[in-house]
Amino acid sequence: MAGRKFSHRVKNVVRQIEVGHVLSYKEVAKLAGNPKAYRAVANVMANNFDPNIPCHRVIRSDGQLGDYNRGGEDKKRALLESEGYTMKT
DNA sequence: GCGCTGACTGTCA
DNA sequence: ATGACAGCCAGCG
Repeated sequence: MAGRKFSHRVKNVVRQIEVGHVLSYKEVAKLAGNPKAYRAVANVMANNFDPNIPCHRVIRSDGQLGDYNRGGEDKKRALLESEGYTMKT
């Protein structure tokens, strides 16, 4: 499947995100090679979560955190703020 | 191989 | 500004 490399690419991109820095799903998708595949990106995180990937650094384009398979938005926000990122609310 | 679902995004009302 | 609808891609049954 073509998504095989895509999912790998997404993971690679997210893994490169530095502390205190966040990327929107669309940004990740774009860096992954498919700016329109933001859906697939979310799917990759949702179904294929990896402990090596800081999925919590991936947020929505609206500035919202979205969901998180590790404890929900609350946990996600806690992690981001702990790393130095504060959302606009 | 076809169809549905999903941690989304963008536009219309 | 908020709510709802439609569109997009990849993965799994």
